[in-house]
Amino acid sequence: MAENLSDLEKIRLGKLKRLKEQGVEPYPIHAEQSTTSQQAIATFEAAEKEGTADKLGEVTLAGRIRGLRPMGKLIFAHIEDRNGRIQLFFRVNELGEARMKSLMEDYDLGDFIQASGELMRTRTGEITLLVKDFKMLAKAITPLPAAKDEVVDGELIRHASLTDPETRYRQRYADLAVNADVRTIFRTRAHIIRSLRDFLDSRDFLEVETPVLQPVYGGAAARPFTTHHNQLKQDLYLRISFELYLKRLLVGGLERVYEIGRDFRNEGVSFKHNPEFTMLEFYMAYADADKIMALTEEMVSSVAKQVKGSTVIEFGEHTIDLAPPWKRATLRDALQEATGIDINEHPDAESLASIMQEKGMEAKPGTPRGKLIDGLLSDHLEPILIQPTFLYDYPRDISPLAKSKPDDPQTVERFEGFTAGFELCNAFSELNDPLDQEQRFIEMGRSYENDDELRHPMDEDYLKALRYGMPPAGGFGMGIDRLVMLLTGIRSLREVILFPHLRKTDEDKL
RNA sequence: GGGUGCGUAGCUCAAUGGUAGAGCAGUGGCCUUUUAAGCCAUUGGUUGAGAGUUCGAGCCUCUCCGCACUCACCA
Repeated sequence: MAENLSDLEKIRLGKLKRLKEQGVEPYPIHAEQSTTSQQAIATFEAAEKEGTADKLGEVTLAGRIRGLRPMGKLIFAHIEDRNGRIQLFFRVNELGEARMKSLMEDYDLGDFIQASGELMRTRTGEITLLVKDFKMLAKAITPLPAAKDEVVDGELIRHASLTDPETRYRQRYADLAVNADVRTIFRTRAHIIRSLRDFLDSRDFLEVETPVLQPVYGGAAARPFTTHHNQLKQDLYLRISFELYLKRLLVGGLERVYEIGRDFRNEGVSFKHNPEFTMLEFYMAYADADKIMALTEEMVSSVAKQVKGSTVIEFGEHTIDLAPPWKRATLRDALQEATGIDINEHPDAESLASIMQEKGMEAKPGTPRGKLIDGLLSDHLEPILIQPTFLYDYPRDISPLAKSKPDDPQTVERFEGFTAGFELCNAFSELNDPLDQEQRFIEMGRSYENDDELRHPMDEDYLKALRYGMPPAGGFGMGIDRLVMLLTGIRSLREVILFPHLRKTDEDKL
C-alpha cells in the first residue's frame, strides 16, 4: 500500500505517526457533539437579542476541517457538520504554545475535529467558537480534492472544486465531502420519499415488501438479471417490477398496498438508465385508471409542495406547474396532433408502418403495432410534453396486465403521466379476469418469439391467485429517480443516485 | 454493441513533433480578528496502459482501459 501513496499522503502519515508518538490517539473511540453549527449560531443570535449572549456557557462542536487560516499566533478554521459550517478561533491565550504548535503542525484540511468553547463574534461580525479545548477525532490521510469557495451576497462562488464526473461517481464519498450541493440533492431525495410515504399512509395504504429474488420474473418488458441459489439448485431472477406480487396481496384482501424499492433491469446504462433503480408501485382495490389519475396529480403536486414549497418548479429552461388538474388527452388524439397520424385509421401493423415510412419515420417491418405506437410516442410525443400531461387509452398488445375498455377490446384503460419531456408514471385498471390474463400471457409470448429473455415465462402461480378472485383495482408505478430529477431540476439520473453503476476499472480487477 | 470527443501534479487546467507549466492544495519562513487571508521561498509528473513511426512523441499511428455525449437496445 505504502508505495501507492502520493507525497501528500506520505506527509500526512508522518503527522499521524507524530501524533501517536505524542500519545495522541488520532482515531479515538469517543466523541462529543453537544450542538451543531447552525443550532449554535441560531442560539447565539437569539441570546444576543435577549442580551444574554455572554452567559451561554460552553458548547462542543464536531466536524470536518474545511478551512484553515493560521495567522501568526492565531488560527481561524471552519468546520463543517451535517447542517453547515461554523468558524473556530484558536488563540495561544486560551490554548498555550504547545497545543497551538500541535494544531499548526499536525492538523490538516479534511481531518475530523472536536472543539469546545464559548461562542463570540469576531471583529468582522462572524459568529465563531473561541476554542478552549479541542481534539482530533479522525485524521485524514488522503487530502480532499481541493475545494475553495466563498459566499458573496448569499451566493456560493466556487474557486476550485471536484468536477470530474468519473471521480465524483467512483469516489462519491469525496464528492459528497466537498460538494455541499450534492449532499443537498440526497436530502431532497429522502424528503421526496418520505412525502410519498406520508401521502399514501394517510390514505390508508399499507407499505409492504415483496421478493427481490423471484423464480419467475414479470410485470414489465425487460431483461432480468439471473442468479442462482446453490442449496436449492434453483435459478432465480432479480425482480424487474413488483406488480405481480403486489396484486397477489389484493387477492389476499390487503386492499391498498404500496412498495418502494429497487428494480433491476439488465439493459443499457446511460444518463437515464441505471441497472438498478427505485420504483414506487401502489395498488388500490375498487379504484380504476380514472381514479388513479386524480390521485396521481394530487400525490405529485403534494410532494412538490412539501419538498419545494410550491407546485411550480424550474427544470432547465422550462417552468412547470404540477398543480392539478394536469392536461389530459387520448394517446390517439395526442399522436394525431404531434404526427398527423390517426392510429385508428391504421388498425394493423402493416398499415401503420407504411404511413410512418411515408412520413419519413423509422418503422422496421415486422414490428408489432403496439411497439410502433410506442415508438411514435417516445420519438415524437414524449419530448414535447413539458407541462404535466396524462395520455390515456393505450393499445392492448403493449399492455398485457391492463383491463380492456368495455366498448373497445383493442384498447385498455391505461394512462401514462409525462412532464419535462419524459415519462414519469404509468398506471391502469388492473386486469383481474384470470382467463383473459392467461390469454394475454400467451399472446405476449408469441410476439416475443425471437427473444427468449423478453418472452416472459408464464406465471402460473399468479394465474392461480387471480382464480381466487382479485377485486377490481387501479395500479400505479413511478420511477422515483425520475421524480427526484424533476423536483431537483437535474438532468442526469446519475446525479440523483448515490452510487451509480460504472464499469469496473483495471484497478478493481486486481 | 456503433459513432464522436476526452484522459497531463492531490484538484482545476495550459503546453507548433524540440528542456512538461500555472493557480489552488502541500512543505519551510513572517504575521494576535482572518475568512478564496496575505507576503517570501519551495517540493511535486511512468502525460490512462502498451506497442509503433521519428534524430526526437503529451502531441502522429495502432491496440487496450475508463469517462462523457450520442445512436441502438429499453412499458
